[in-house]
Amino acid sequence: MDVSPGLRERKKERTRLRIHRAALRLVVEHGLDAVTVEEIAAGAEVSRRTFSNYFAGKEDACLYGDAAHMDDFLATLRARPAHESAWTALRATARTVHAARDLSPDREWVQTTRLALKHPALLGRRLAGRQGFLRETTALLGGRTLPAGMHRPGLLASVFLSALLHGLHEWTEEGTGPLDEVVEAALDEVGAAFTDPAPPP
Amino acid sequence: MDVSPGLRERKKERTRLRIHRAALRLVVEHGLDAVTVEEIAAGAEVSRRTFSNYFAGKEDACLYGDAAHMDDFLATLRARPAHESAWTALRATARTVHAARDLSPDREWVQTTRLALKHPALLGRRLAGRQGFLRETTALLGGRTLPAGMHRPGLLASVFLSALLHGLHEWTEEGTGPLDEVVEAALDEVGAAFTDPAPPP
DNA sequence: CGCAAATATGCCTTACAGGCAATTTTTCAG
DNA sequence: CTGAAAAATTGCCTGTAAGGCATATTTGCG
Repeated sequence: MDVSPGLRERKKERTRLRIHRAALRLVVEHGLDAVTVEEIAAGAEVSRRTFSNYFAGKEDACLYGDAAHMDDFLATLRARPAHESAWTALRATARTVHAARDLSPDREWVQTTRLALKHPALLGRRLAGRQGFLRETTALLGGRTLPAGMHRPGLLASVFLSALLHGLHEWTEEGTGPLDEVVEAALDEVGAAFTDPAPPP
Repeated sequence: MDVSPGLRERKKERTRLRIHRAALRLVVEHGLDAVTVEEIAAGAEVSRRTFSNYFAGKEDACLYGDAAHMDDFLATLRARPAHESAWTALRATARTVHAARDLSPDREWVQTTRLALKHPALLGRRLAGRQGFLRETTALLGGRTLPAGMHRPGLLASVFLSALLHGLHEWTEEGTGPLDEVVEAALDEVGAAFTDPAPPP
């Protein structure tokens, strides 16, 4: 018997994922407003009431994958060598997570993003969720060196995140080339101003 | 009789404001979840149904002031001289709007921010609303020169906005010194990296 | 096996968004 | 000034949602 995450926990997680997938599938197909919570519950083969035990609403159910994505990011960032500067660590983390994700069936991230850009309700939840992520990230930046002239780790995290999201959105809307490249380009464009040694004179 | 914005429109606007104020007052006092739409409507002396004619929910009612704030910003930005660089124009607009607002009874902006940081539902709506703002801002940046190495006006707008919000949040949470100064400091900290490519005179 | 804890489900109440139609208010032309 | 058109307010109503509470079911463990 697995005791690592607890056998019970694993079943819970599987259920959560089933609900999430059902939600995503139905909403992608019919639109957010044309799908009821009952339908999602049915699609996941749980009762309406059980749905509410797992998620506060269909929006949260749809965006669960995004939360996992952010957790990945935080775990990876936590593992970066302590001597790296703040920006370098963030940058490297993004690269690592993207590389790992783009191979796996993570077309989902794009799906979710497209949905979020289409449905304000989703976008809102998504962005609200990133606030907590921002806090965590800021905390993990403690002790790392900041770019010249920077004193606020939270500000750096904030700028980093907004660049990341800009890349994601730009690609989702215009679909030019591979996703990675657009995101990386956006990060580099901002990063040029934040490289560690000193910004170009 | 005023015909400037139309007499009818002005009454509508007054009603909208009354609802907004009632919502804000009640939510600040009792918390978002402890206030029903009916109570807000009663507080504004309109019917429950009329509330729905003006706002899609209590969150929107609370955040109406924020929308006005963003409109102010856009109007001011639109009026900046065309020869200014993108960052300079943004920076100047922020200064102007803050100066104009801080004298007026705009304690409300802070109230709203505090509320938003307390209630995820509010934060979400607020952030979703800023997405449209971002688009407009990006459009207004067209034709202006960007910092060296920058090609994406939308990226610049995004970074600018995130710095602005970071300042606002930092101040709201830690309350160190005057609001203006914290926001300006955050903007300057990022701006140092984005000063115009123009050679010094 | 058999009990205790965690989980799933059903029922129920409150709340909310928005369609529709009737009613009142505002505007404007004659 | 007056009456009709336009717009706004309101009430009624329906479908949907969130979550408390109690019960049944499943799971973990001695």
